[in-house]
Amino acid sequence: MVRGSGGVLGAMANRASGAASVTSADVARLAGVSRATVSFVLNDTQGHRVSEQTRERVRSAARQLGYVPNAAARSLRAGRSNLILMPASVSAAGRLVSDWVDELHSALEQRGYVTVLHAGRFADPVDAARAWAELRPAAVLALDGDRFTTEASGVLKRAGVRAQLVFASRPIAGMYTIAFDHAEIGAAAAEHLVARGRTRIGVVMPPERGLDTFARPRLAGAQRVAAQHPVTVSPVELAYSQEAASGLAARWSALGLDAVFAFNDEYAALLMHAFRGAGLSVPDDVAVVGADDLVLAALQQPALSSVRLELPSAERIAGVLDELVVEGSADPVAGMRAHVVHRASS
Amino acid sequence: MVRGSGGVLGAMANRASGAASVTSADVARLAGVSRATVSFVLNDTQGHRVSEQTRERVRSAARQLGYVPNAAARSLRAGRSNLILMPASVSAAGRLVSDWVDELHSALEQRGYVTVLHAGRFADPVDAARAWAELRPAAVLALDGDRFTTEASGVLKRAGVRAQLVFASRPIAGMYTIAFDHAEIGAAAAEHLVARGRTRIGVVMPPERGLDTFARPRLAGAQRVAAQHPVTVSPVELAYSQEAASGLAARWSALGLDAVFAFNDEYAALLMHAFRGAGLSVPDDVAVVGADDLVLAALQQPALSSVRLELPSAERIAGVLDELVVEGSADPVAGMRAHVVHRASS
DNA sequence: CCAACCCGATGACGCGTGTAACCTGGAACG
DNA sequence: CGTTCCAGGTTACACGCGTCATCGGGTTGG
Repeated sequence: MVRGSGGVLGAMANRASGAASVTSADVARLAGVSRATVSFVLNDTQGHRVSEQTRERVRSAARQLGYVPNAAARSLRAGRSNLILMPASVSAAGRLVSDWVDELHSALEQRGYVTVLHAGRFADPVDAARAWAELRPAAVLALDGDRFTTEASGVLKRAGVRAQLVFASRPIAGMYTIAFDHAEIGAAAAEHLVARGRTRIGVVMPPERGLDTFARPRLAGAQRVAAQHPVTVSPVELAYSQEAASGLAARWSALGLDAVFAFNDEYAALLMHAFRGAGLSVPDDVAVVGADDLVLAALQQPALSSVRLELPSAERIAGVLDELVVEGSADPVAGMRAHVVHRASS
Repeated sequence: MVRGSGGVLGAMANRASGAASVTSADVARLAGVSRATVSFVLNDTQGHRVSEQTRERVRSAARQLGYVPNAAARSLRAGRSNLILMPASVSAAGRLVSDWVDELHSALEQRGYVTVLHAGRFADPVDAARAWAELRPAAVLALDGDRFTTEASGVLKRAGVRAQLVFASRPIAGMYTIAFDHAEIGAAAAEHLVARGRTRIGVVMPPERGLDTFARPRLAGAQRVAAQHPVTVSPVELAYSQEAASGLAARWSALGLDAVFAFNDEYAALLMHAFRGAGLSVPDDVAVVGADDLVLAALQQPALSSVRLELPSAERIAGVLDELVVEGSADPVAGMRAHVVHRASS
């Protein structure tokens, strides 16, 4: 039962013959004034007198032609852009973060910035920085700041990028850094499991592209906690598919683990389902902890314990970014906090 | 148990005194050649002889200064940009679509384009088009094309945007349209439920910002099917929270429905959990169908039937986009298909 | 010995803006 | 009447880049 014609609605040439862009010179010509006057009127430039009658002629001409200023030319002339670049993959970070990013977009828009996501895949951070630098953004805001280097920062700075704000586990020279240590997430999960009496903890490591940036420090955080207690922490690879999950569940008992931190809630849900299929009981045979505390977590059976992240408010971050761009520096901001929401799975 | 210092790692002024951007003139000066030569070397311009020795001097100077070309100046001069703009909210569309978007990013990058996501919130499509037009992208690609108008398209065209590709349920004048009718999703779900013998179908309508664009046509598609059979279809509001879900489940029997199309898999999972809490049996008391066919769907108990979307390959779309930009027109492309993956919940 | 040619490199222009500096005609003022 | 002043404009320039037209000078050909 396949619905949808799969058909084609329309394919048409949409390039007019002389489809050149409308410029302010066109507006000036139509309004019968100079280009400078057009600029003064449309930008409401202070300190320049233009009669109301002329203003209206200009505005009407602009409307009639559908004039929109060229951001490239404007930034070129101004020497700075109002672009804020967020290098980020859309989906990798999970729903919690994407919602936060949406909020940030709105907050920055209100301050006159145009936020832009760019999800290039670069092995070398310096290559990445070069690609971003070409756009000459006013600021760069990176969520996975731990992939950054001082050299990459230098590339951006030399390209005239005025502010660099990264979320990272350690300060990076030349960048305004906000504490966002994924190790804390792993540590919170591990501490919780230790407090619940578990001693042999597995930590899920997803092999999916881009996730190791988050997974490795989470493992390290758990290991740091393990070093202070008589418990073991070991990495366990798990791809996001049912086959991988049931495979892992089948050989679970051989691993000799009594708890698992499952990277995030989605992997946790996947794994709990596989455990059930393999006849393992949660939390009796194995305790499970997720992360992100999505709605999904509370829906699991048993309900899933999860590490909840408290991100700084998007509004606050937008303010900092603005201050960095305008003044060159900004007050410190409290970073991320992580704590476990305890439910039946652990 | 709160982990994370919430502390501050570093806040520093990162603006050097004369932090102007490095230009090709700087490179020329250092290499002891003209700016034209720098351009020829760095762009490998054909038809111009430059001695290998000079080439190396230029490249070395560029490397030493950390020179990165200014994309704005380049597009200004070239009269066209290599920017492809995707107006899209990051999270709204769900994981299936975000993964697809990531693929598309890569495919376009290989063709030399820089893809950029812009998630502005505009009530008026013409305002939105104006904001996008300022960036003078080579192309605009919109997933929720049904919000578009011919007038908005005109704004973009007058700004010199060479290609406009939208996914929409109906052709839009001036745009290359690919069939992506959310009505087909609702219709597929409804047909499936009718075939399974259900007669009183509810359709979940999420009140969340931005989702009504998808929800309304899905409802309409279901209603279209209902008109051809002795069944009823009625909208049911459900916010994405446990409270809303259990509230709905509590008054479910009063609604007199024997099936529900739950907008997508996440809403379906939420609702199934609430049904269970209210003592309702799935599928005996009520059949449930989701959409997107995420991994999540198969994990539900009972396993969730789901409408699977087959999107055109990202690679193919990238090809079409390139052709539209370069040639002004492109061959038609088959649109989205939808079919139900049947599992235990229906 | 001059013309023809090619190699290697440069000067100058314009893309679309914003703005500092300048211009003009009329009114106010001494 | 000469000067000053102001409202209401305009002219000219620079931002960083790609590229067309040009040029000096060495080699080759007639």
